[in-house]
Amino acid sequence: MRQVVYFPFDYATCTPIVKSPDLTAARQFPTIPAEAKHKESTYLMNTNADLLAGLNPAQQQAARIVEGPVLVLAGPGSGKTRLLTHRIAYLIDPIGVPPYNILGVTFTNRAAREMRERLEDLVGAGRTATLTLGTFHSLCARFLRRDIQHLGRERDFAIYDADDQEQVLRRVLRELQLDEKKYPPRAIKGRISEAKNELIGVQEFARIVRDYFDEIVLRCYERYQALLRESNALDFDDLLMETVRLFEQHPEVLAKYHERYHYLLVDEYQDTNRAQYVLVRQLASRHRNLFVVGDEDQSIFGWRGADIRNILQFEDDYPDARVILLEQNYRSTQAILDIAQAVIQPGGQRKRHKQLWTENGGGTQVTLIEGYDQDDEAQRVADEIVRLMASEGYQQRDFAVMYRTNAQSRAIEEALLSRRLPYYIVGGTRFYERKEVKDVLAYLRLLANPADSVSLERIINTPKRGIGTGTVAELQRFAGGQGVPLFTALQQLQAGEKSPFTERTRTPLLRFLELIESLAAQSRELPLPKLLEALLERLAFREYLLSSYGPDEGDERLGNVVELFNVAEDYTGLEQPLQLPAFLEEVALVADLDSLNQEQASVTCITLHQAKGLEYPVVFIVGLEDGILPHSRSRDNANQMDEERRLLYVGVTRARERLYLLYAFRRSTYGRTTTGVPSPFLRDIPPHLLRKPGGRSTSSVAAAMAQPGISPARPPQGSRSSPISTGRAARQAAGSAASSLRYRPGQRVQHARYGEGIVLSSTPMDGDEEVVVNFKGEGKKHMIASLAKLTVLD
DNA sequence: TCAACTGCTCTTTTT
DNA sequence: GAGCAGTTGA
Repeated sequence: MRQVVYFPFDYATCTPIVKSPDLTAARQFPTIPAEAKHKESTYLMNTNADLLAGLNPAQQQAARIVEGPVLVLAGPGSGKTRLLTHRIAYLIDPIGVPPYNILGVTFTNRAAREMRERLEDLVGAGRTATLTLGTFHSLCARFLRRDIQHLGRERDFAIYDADDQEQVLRRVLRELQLDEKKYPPRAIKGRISEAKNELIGVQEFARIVRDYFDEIVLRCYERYQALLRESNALDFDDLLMETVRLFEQHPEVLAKYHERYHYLLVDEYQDTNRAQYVLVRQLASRHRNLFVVGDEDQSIFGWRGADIRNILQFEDDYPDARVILLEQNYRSTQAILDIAQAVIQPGGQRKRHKQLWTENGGGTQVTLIEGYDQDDEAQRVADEIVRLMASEGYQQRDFAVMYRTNAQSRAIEEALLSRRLPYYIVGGTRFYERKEVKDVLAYLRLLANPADSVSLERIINTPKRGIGTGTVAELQRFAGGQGVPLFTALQQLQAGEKSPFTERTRTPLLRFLELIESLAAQSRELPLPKLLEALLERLAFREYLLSSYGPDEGDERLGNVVELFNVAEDYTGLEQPLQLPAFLEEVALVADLDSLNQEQASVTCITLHQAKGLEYPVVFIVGLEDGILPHSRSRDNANQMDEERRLLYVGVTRARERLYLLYAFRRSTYGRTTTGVPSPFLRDIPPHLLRKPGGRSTSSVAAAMAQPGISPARPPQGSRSSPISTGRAARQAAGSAASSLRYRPGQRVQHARYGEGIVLSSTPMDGDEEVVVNFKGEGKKHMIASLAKLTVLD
């Protein structure tokens, strides 16, 4: 009987799709009883004890404030999300805010999802109203879908991600005859993005040009915007900037949202940038029921425009704001909080020094470990996980390994694999960024929006159909000359207009056009999964992948594409014409597939940035070296150094019970090996707060490997082959010990994907080994020993 | 046009 | 060490 509103929206009517049999009940929800509102204008006395029962007095006080601006400054682990969730429940329930009147903004889609789930549990049957919950970007996309025509644009715009943006900029550079080497598209993109985050459009940018590079950027920016418009596309930053513009230029549109949303809640307010700040101001301007929660000590997104002043100056912007401090920490032990304080204390830019405290007791001392190199460091982590599981009863899901850069995950992965610990990597090479996935999506995007020239260019010769780079360049000139999208140019070609193409190049172009047109016709009729199926069939995509990448990799890539079906299935509940656009929007804005791939019983590997807002019983932070954390690019900028410090603080405060800090004596970053210097942040921690494992206190394996402490570590002795798996041992041996083969014909082996098989042959190859295995039901596979994760069964 | 080859750069962090 | 743009030869 519960009623909960999920994404996606129905774009035509802009109403949420309620996955519940009974929408009427939600719609007829009572409005705020007038007398209740006037009796007590800010606090409502008749609280529902159940709804606020889980909160402490300070949280309860915050949750109950019904009107006016509220700033909650909350330390880590103080129950921010909990507070937000209970407050929403409270607004919905005892006060009886009617449907559609609450707008909650979170920082990630994951946070929104989690909050929705918690709300489901919290609010009982028949009492649930609807609310809108999402990230700034997803909300803006929704607003724009509805009203962007006021800005003279089409509704079915595409959303361009970083990759697409760079493609557009490449084309711009080519057109302007600028050297890509001298003006890297990334850098230009960064500058444009920076400007957009501060709501600086092309016109305004012209006025703030500060150097020669900006001059170039200005020229690119102008052309870039024109191309986006021609392609009927918006980039991420446009979503925010255009929404602000829409509200500014069309107060009647904004008024509509004022009507709809009486209560605005923003999580992680310290991470808002200028555009988001203005957006919040616009949306809250009428009712002023703005409730923001944040922690300046956890501001870690300055590099993408987050402006810490938004939170520091909240009271200036809203002089009547109530400010509530949440300092009690419910998450961590005192031992962990001591470390957190030590790390954050020396940082600058802090207005209020929150004093974290907990009733959780002392807890286990935080451990500092030096590994010999990144592999040893990772192995220590894996060993410790195994030890804690055996001796302390932890489960795999209790552990998280956190690092500064995604690249560091690799060593961790290998170590976990060698211990047969299931893990999952958050982010990393994102699913939607894989080439084969992007290719398929490009087709779908083109079907939804034929003006999308970036997508067209991406797939015009994928799979190969005889349209080379020369022809594509010619097509671009042809289209560019008339200022039309590539697709339109193709149509003109078909209509027989005179063009620079020879018969030989013209034929494949027209065949491509016919392909797209016939698929487009199907896209208007078929439900999404069927469309996907037809598309793959028509392209012979399976055969294409298998022939381009071989049976192993081809199969894996095909698996990724098949994964898309799972996502597509979710949209079959929508009316047919909405399925494709809704799907594409989710793909663009919900960058992760966590919910799909996350295995419950797995160790989590995650960047420090992504870890914000999460918590784990046991946390390992690896790579605490100067140049990694803090990152070398931040070294000469005090603000950035502060941000790195806060990043570590965020990581430390994710831990509930146990925390491990690790660094490596040497580390190789793409080829070159360098000696690691422990992070300067470690020096800020009083030594007595840290335990350095000696002798028996760590796992026997780790203890045998290297001496603890700061003394120069010794390289691991010999190969550390575990009886469980040969994967890692194989790789180690490949580097050091020579030649003797690790697999013999007749051996039974296990592979993650193919299952069980018999080794047919094994031959040495470049210090590695090529193994041929016959898998049951899968047949013969050739694999490279160090890459194929093979486990010997007997 | 395309496959094979070579030499170069690249890594923060995310919606 | 990898992925990619640019070059070469078929």
